[in-house]
Formats: sequence, C-alpha cells, structure tokens
Amino acid sequence: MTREAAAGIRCGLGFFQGISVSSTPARYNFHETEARWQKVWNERQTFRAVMDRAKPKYYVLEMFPYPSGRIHMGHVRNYTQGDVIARYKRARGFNVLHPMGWDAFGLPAENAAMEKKVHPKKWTYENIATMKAQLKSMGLSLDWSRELATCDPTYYRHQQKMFLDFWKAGLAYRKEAWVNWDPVDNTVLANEQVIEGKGWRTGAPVERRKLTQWNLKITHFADELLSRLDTLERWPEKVRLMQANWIGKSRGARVFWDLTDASGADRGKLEIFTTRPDTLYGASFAALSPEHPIVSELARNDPGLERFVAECRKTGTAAAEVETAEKVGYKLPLLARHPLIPGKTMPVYAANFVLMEYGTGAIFGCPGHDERDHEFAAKYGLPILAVVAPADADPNAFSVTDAPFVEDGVIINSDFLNGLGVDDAKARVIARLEEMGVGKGTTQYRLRDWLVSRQRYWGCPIPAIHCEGCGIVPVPAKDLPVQLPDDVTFDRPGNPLDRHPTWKHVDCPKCGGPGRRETDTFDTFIDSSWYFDRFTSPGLETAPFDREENEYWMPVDQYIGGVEHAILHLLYSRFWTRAMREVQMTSRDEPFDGLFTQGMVCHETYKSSDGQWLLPEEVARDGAKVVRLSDKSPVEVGRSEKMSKSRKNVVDPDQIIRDYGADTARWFMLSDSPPERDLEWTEAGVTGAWRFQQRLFRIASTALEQVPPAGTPKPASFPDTATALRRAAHKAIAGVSADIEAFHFNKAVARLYELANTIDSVKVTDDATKWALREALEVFVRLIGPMTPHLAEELWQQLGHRSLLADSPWPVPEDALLVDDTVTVAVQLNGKLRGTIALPKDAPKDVAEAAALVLPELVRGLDGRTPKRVVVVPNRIVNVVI
RNA sequence: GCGGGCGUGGUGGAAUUGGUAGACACGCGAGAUUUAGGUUCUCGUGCCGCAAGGCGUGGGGGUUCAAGUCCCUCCGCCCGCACCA
Repeated sequence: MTREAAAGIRCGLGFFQGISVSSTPARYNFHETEARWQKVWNERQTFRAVMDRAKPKYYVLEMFPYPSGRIHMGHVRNYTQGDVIARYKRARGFNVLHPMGWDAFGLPAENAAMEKKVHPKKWTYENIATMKAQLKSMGLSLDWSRELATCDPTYYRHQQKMFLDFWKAGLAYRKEAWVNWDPVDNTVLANEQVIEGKGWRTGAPVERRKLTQWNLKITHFADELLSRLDTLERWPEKVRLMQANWIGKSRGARVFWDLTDASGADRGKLEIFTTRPDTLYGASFAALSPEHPIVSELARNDPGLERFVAECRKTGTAAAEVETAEKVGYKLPLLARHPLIPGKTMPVYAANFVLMEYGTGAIFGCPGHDERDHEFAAKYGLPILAVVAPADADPNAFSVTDAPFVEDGVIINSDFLNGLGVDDAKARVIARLEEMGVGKGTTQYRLRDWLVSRQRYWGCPIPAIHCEGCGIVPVPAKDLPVQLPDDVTFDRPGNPLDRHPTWKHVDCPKCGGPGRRETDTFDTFIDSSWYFDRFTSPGLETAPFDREENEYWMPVDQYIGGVEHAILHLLYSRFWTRAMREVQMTSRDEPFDGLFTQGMVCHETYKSSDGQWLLPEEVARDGAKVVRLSDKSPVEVGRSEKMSKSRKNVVDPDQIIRDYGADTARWFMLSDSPPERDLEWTEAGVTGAWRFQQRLFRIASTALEQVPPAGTPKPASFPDTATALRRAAHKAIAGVSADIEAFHFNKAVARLYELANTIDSVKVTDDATKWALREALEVFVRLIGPMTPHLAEELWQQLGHRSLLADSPWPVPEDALLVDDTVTVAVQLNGKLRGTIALPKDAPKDVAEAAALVLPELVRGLDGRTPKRVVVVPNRIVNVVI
C-alpha cells in the first residue's frame, strides 16, 4: 500500500475536494510512515549528541533496562516520557544528550543458562538485539552511537579500576560479619536488597550467615547523603523522605557500663547506644544481641545459652514473624554497674529483640518508658521505674504500671535531672557522662555499609588476589580487566568461577607465590551506579570518562524511572559519585539534578473457573460478562494490578506497535493518567488513541486542501473567527509548553484534543482565515512532535516543509493572542451561581456590578430585595449578597 | 507502630493565588450517513425534578461574600520503613 498511500497524498488535494458523500478518505498508513521516518532519522544521525559549548546542554536519561528478553509496557511508558522531554528540549534549542544502554549483568542470565543450556553471554546479547529492535520501533530520539552494555569488558575494566582506587582510599574493605543469604540465588544480599525479610529478586526468606565479604563505605558519606537531600529540589519529596528514613540519623549517647560477675570480679566493659539518655535513672536491666561477641564468648561454655542463640537465629526477620515473636531473654552470669548511681547493679540478658546491626548491639532497658523494655520487664519480673512524668501529673505520685509512658514530659526520680524537660535532660546527662568519662554524645545512623560481594558468575569480577603470605592483594592496574572466563558450567548450583579448573589460580602480584583470584563478583548495582557518567565518553579506553566531556554533560538534568529504585539504585549512585570525588575523578557531589518517578502500567487480571490465570488476549467481553475465548466459560475479573508475567495480565508492546503503531502506543501512554500515577492499560483506551491518529490525519488532509502555501505573508487583519482560531493555537503553545515542563503530559494531551476540535470545526470563508488555518495546523503539528513524532513528521512534510520537524524550533506564542478581550464573568447570589455575563477584559468594578444586577436570573432570585453587599472580583465573579 | 500519599460523574481524570466543579477522553443514549476491513458525523450525558429550582468533590463540623482547595475531627484505600534502642 506504500505506493497507494503516496499517491493518495499527492493527489489528495484534488481527490478530497468537494467530497462526494460516498468517498472514504485514505487511511493513515502508520506502518509505512513510521518505518520511513525512523530510517531518515537514523541515516541523518539526527539525534547524535556532540559537545558544543555554544549551546546549553540538556541530559535526559531513562533508567536503562535489564535485557530480560523483550521490552514490557513499563519500558514503553518510561521511554515515551523521556522522549517527550528530549524532543521538546531539543526543539527549545538545547543540545540534548539522550543515550541508551543495557544493565547487562545479573542472575536471570545464569538461570537461563541452567534452564536452557545457553551461555549467559549469548543469552544476554541476543536479548539486547531483540530489545534494541523493539526500542527502535518506538521511534525514540536516542543517540545509539553511545550505546553500552555493562557486561562488556571495555565497560567493566574501568569499574574495576575505580574499585581499586576506592580500596586504596579506604572506601572499600573486607569484613567478617553476619550477612543476608538468599538461599535460592545462593548469594549474599545488601541490606537494601532485603525487602520484608525476603530476597528482592526471589522473595525467599533470607538466612543469616557469618562470612567475610567486600563492603563499600557508604556510611562514610551518611551525613552528607542525608543533608544534601534538601538541595535536590527537582526530586520528588517522597523519594527524598524515603532516603532520609533509610539513612536514619538519630542523636543519642554511647554509655559504658562496667561488667562484673556475681562475685564482683571485673568482667570488662559494655558499650550501649541510646537515644534516651535522659531515662538512664530508669534503667533496670541490660540486654545484648544474641550475636554480640560477649554472648558468643559465654556461649562456648554454656550449652543452654548456645541453644538460645541458635533458637533466635531461626526466627526470621519477616514483618509477620517479628510482630508475633515473643520477647525472650537468657540471663547471663553478669551484672552491669550503673554509670551514674554508685553501687547500683542490674542483671544482664541476651535478648532476641536486640539487633547486632544497629548501634552497639546492646541496650539498657528502661521499662517505664519503652514499649519493648516494658514487655520484657513484665515477663521477667524486672522493676519498672518511672523517670518521666506528664507535665500535668504529680511528680511524687506518678508511676508506670500497665503501659510505658513514652511521650514528652518532666524528669522525676533522677537526681540532678529532676524537673527538666526531656531535651534539656538529654543535654545535661550527656555533659555529665562525658565529664565522668563513662559516655559521650553521638550520632547513630541506620544506614550500613554496602555489601558488594556476590557468589555468582555473571557479574563484574572483583579485581583482588588472595595470597597466603601477603593476604588480600589488589590486581595491578596493568592486568585489568580481569575478564570472566567463557568456559564455565552450570550443571551444579553454586558459583561456576569457584569450580573453574584454572581461572582462579594465579600468582600473587606481590610475592610471586601461588595465589587465588577472588571468585566473588560485584553486586550489579555497582554497574548501574556510574553508567550515566560513561555515556559522556562511551568509547574512551584510557579512563571511565573524559573529564571535559563529563563536565559538559553531567549532571543528568532529567532522570526518569520507577520509584522502586528510590533507595537502591539512586542511593548507590549518589554514593558512587562521592566516592569518585574522593579519589579526585570528579568535583561533583550529585549525579541527578532532576528526578521523575513514573507510575506503573497496570491491567485487569483474569482467572478461569479452574483457577488458572489467563492472558488478556485469551478472554473477551460478552455483554456484561467476561468469557474465555476458547470455550466461552465464565472468567473471574480481578482488580487492576501491575503487569506481571506471574499474573499473566500483560500486553506485549510489540503487538500493539504492530497493530496500532508506535505513535498510538505513545499517545495512549501519555493520555489520561498523570505520569507519576499508575496507568491502567485498556483495549478501549488504545483504540481511542488509534482513532485519534486517524482523525488527525483526516483533519489535516482536509484542511490542507484549503490552506495557502507555506511562506504566504501574514494578512494585515483577521476576521473574528480567524482571531479565535489563532487565539486557540497560541494558547495551546503556551499551555502545552507549560504542561510538558511540569510533566503534565495528560493535560498537554487534553489541550491538543481541544485544539484539534477547534481546527476541525472552523469554517473557512476568506484568505485570512485560510492563513490562520495553516498557522494553527503548523502549530498543532509542532506541538504533537514530541508525542507522536512519526505522524508529526509526516504532516510537517505535507505542509510543504523540506526540513525535518525534528530539527525545527518550538513555536513561540504571540503574547497579544494569549489574553482575551472579552471575559465571561460568573454572577452569584449568596455564593450560588445564577448565570454569566460577558464583559470587556478588566472592566471597572462598577460596570461589572451594574451588568450583573440586571441579569434576569439574578433579578428573579432577588425577588425585589435590595443587596446588602456586592463583591466584585475583576474578570472572575460578581457575588451579590442579600 | 512510625513516615508519606490519595479519596471528585458509570470510568480515567481536569480545576495557578479560595472565585462558573466535572475541561479532555472513554463509556453510554438518541439520530444521520455508509453498510461492513478496528466506520464517520451531529446532538445529549453529575444526581433529583415536568419545570422553577434543589443537591452535589469519602463522613461530620468550622472559617469566609465565596471552600474540591484553608482549619478541626472521623472513616477508607495505597506506598515506604519497622523489635533501629
């Protein structure tokens, strides 16, 4: 139909003129058109970005995809939004960088290797090829010359080098610690990757293991990562809050307690952390984590304690378990001396509710003013002392019985603190502890260092060598990259690198003796912590990036992706940038200036009568009911949820693009739902978007018959209908521009519908109106350019332009056309609408009042009564009060 | 439990600073053309009422000439964190 369509366009003017009722306008052939423009953009390298200091730069980036096999609707939504911004900024005169790459390391490739007997590398690169073709079919304005894949040694060699630099700078270290072990993926996980006690990928409850692992010192930047959040003004408040909570800064004190055994012999010191040093006089016990070194030591000679510790380890950390788990303790053969009350000692327990990871792994218990301590004290019959009383309570009579008092109040029963408020008491007691040398004020963070070792094959090798004599030795820079071996087997669980016959056996770079390569690989979140920097100089061999290029393009001006990365990827990237700053690779603090988190793409779910999930294409509406296509059996329709393979509520983007075209898919993604909210994918919505594309083509084709050629001089004056059309067009420019800037794509779409309706309904009578019609059409085509670029480019050509729309500037509205000279003013009686009146813009108040008072609807409502008062808001409202 | 968000027609959603609630779209209803390639066009469409009019933004209360918008209170849903001392 290529030839027919072209012919239809050429002779269209004559063909459609004086349309006989029976003629059907040619349909818009999106297949042919979309492919044609994609080819043109590609051949002309339209979207290739080149550093140019004469122009302001704009770096638009969408979170790069994991090459899982095929793109999904979430990608389509994400990349459509980014493309609107990229094309818009380009038209606004910015030098736009809009690159794409692949987050290509990760476990699914190894799982595929095990299940399908295909090498992870082959699987990954085949997926990349498929997905690249899919992305290309969307018509995105990407600079493909900068494409990268994180599994490429030319990428990860720089990552290894940076790691060595960080190591040298003290930002990377090995530590033995209790770690989260995912029993399904057979690897450790970072804290951020444990969601409600379960592995982020597998959903399997994590186990606790004690292992020596690589860590990156993210806590070194804890305070800065927190305080700089305030300056990220173009980030969603929600994400900043989530990061702040994750970092979890609290002010408090570390307090040292002397330990003795029953006979009073010295047994060392116990360090605890508390945010409530003001309640120190209410202490009645101390409790240690079952993983605390003191407990481990005692357990060696105490089988009962050993059993208790083992029992605690079994209890998961999942929310449900934690809530129901009873607080239990094991009394240790120790006593703790109160640091402020001479002669006072208290019992010491190992307790299941004390976490080794937070603070010092030890607490003092104050049952009067802490829920958990209260529960524990009640169970073990420990004293409950009241040391804070409500401001209005009698300090001599106040006591705590059934429930702890956790609110603000006045300190009682606490020696020199009595009568103080909680905050004052904290300051005073910290000062006293410091004077006495038994404690100090500190800041505690919830954030823990980033554990980056993974016991997996398909990841970036950690460039380190174990030597019996020299310990752990860095791989010399000249030997980088440490490449993954290709010849590996996946016939058994575990890390293939570990059992490779030769790979790990190397000489120690220091002593030349026999050494062993580190067989752990990096967490793939490292790969994605700097890829945006690499995009600024993708081919460079000598360094991760060229400093000059990097400083021109970075930071990312607009980053777009899912909110699920609010903590993980976004926090790690902020850390990595600071680590690079620490080793003088950059002077920047923050990688992402603006962040937008898009909502998910959802769809109804369908279940057959036998409980099987069904694909949307397997069901159909039959009147009010939904039935299975194969046998017409009834289908249970579930609520709309995020598209997922497990629930089968997925729609394949490829099929949509094939059936309706990329522009339709893009248009629908932008319509209706605000981009930050979830979008419900519906068949009706897609066909609606499709019909609009067809209608636009028809409107434009019809209008084209009437408009003067491009470049026709602007008439000296316009009749009212033409001015109205011009106003509509110029208001649309201003409105759509503001909407795109503010990420209100759904509103921009609504405005474009309005302009289309206006253009469609205009009656052309004279040359001036014809000129205005061309103007409106040109405006329209340019405004839809970022959203439906193929259709826009096609219509742009039909309007007689030789240049590409993609290279054309954004239209500029005429200020005079943005304001109306008459306004509709609402007339109210006691705040209730009675009618409207038309007034000249900025009419004086008395004119407005006079006009309102003769409005028949108002007169009827007044019913002869005299107004008490008339409120006039110019250009808006006249409210008559009786 | 802590932190945050949201609640508007049959549906998705509009509504700068308090100033005509429901833009735009879907759906639905009526009509017209064509009758089939996923048609197109016109009109209507918050609720009650024949109408005048009344009632309407989760419920209740308040401030104001005027409240979806501000304040108080209650209810519901969603997200994040969670035995963090």
